[in-house]
Amino acid sequence: MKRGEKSSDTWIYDQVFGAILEQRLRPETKLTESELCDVFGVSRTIIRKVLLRLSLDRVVELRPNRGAIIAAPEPKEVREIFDARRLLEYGIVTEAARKCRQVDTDVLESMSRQEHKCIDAQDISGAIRLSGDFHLKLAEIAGNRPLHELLRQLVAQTSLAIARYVPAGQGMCDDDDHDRLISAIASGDVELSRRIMREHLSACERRLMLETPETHSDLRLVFADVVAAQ
Amino acid sequence: MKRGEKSSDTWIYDQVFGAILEQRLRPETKLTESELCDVFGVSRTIIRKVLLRLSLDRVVELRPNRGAIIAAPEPKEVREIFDARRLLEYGIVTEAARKCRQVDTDVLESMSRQEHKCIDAQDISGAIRLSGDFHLKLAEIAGNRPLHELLRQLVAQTSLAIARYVPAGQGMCDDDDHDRLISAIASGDVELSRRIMREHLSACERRLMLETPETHSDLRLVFADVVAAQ
DNA sequence: GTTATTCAGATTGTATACAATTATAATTTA
DNA sequence: TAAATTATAATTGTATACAATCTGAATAAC
Repeated sequence: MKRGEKSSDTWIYDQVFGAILEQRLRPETKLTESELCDVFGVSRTIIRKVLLRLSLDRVVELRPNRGAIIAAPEPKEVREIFDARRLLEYGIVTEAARKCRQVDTDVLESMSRQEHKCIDAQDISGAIRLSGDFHLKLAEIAGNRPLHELLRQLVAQTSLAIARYVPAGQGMCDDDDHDRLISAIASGDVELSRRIMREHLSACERRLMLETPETHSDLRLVFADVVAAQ
Repeated sequence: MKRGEKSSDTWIYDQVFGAILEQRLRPETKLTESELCDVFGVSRTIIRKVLLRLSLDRVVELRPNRGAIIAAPEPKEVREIFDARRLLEYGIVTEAARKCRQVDTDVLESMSRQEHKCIDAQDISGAIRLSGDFHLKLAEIAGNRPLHELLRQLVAQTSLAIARYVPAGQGMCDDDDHDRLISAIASGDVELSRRIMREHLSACERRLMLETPETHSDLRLVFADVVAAQ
């Protein structure tokens, strides 16, 4: 145990999970057990527990006998992530619009302000993290643990999808969907809240270049002209 | 590694998870690490990995320094489980009704027949397991991995809820909701499929006695008359 | 010169040893 | 006798040792 009541493995888990959310750890980064041991000053027992938890969140891929890497979701998986989010957050926003109190609205507005600040300051890591926190706050207001927990995983997976399929530096959410969502929820307009959420997620998905990259390029195709010239 | 390609920890995980689904392991059963080591013939390293996975599925509770027990969901949690299932399976049945092919219908009908057989034979374990498998087959047809995975956890948690809140021997699903669901899905009637699913889950939830049991009875209250007579 | 093969180093998988904690039994004390 | 205290056993938490597997370079074969 250490760092204020939390068990060391939970603390390390939070650190790695946070680094993924902020895209400081990018898809396919190798996570060598002994390196993590050095970084966090614990034995492999602890690190392996953390890696197992992260792999069950599908933000880390555990390849038998070949170690762990940060997950790199395929286009098909990314579409499933967004389909799942549309369904989940449809339900979450419905409940949130019904249950939202003044204190909740205040927190949401404060989070949105912070997010705008990050965007203005070009702090992309911070903006992505706060955007995720915003969606998770809605899940908290809705008050359903299983849905909240799945959304937590999907938000992190979304961060990996953005890292993989959005050209570096390009903004993701420069519009003010979140603010419009807050007013719809605060006014208890369920239908409007649903519509904004649905459109917000779809807009986010459209920004991803899911068609182009093709995981590993076919070298023969890439250098077809070179080959032809010889 | 052993038992046909699967790693030993995955095999053991499946065994315990299956026993929970079939209610051979009931809520609050203590899972001592060394006992599980003896049963499955592996070291504590493997058993601890299995227990961690089960705890993340919320079918096992890991109490720090005090060992693992089979989870015993509180009434509030059970309501959240059913709320989550209604949302998830609303989306799943929608997709299933759109995508369902003849082969899928055949499998669903075969599963339903098997389930009826179990019910007739008073095989409650088998019936509960097959009922869960039926719902998971729909998730498979819908083809969304995150939703499928969460439903897998929720189905197991539902099994624990039934074990805790339904008087022993009482049937849960003696009606033929599943058969009506199959025809609605096979005919591609999305609206009807949704309605049947929603009503099916609510009927299931109503069978649970979520008000009465009060986890641990207050002995003073239970024997109030005896105390008064003295 | 290119492809196979072999071997050393590094990394992961599992078992076990030891420390820390909790639960139970025995003992003491009022 | 009942409650409190101590001691002992059992159980969990963490680190480490060793085995199995993989990676990559050097060597050998073609």
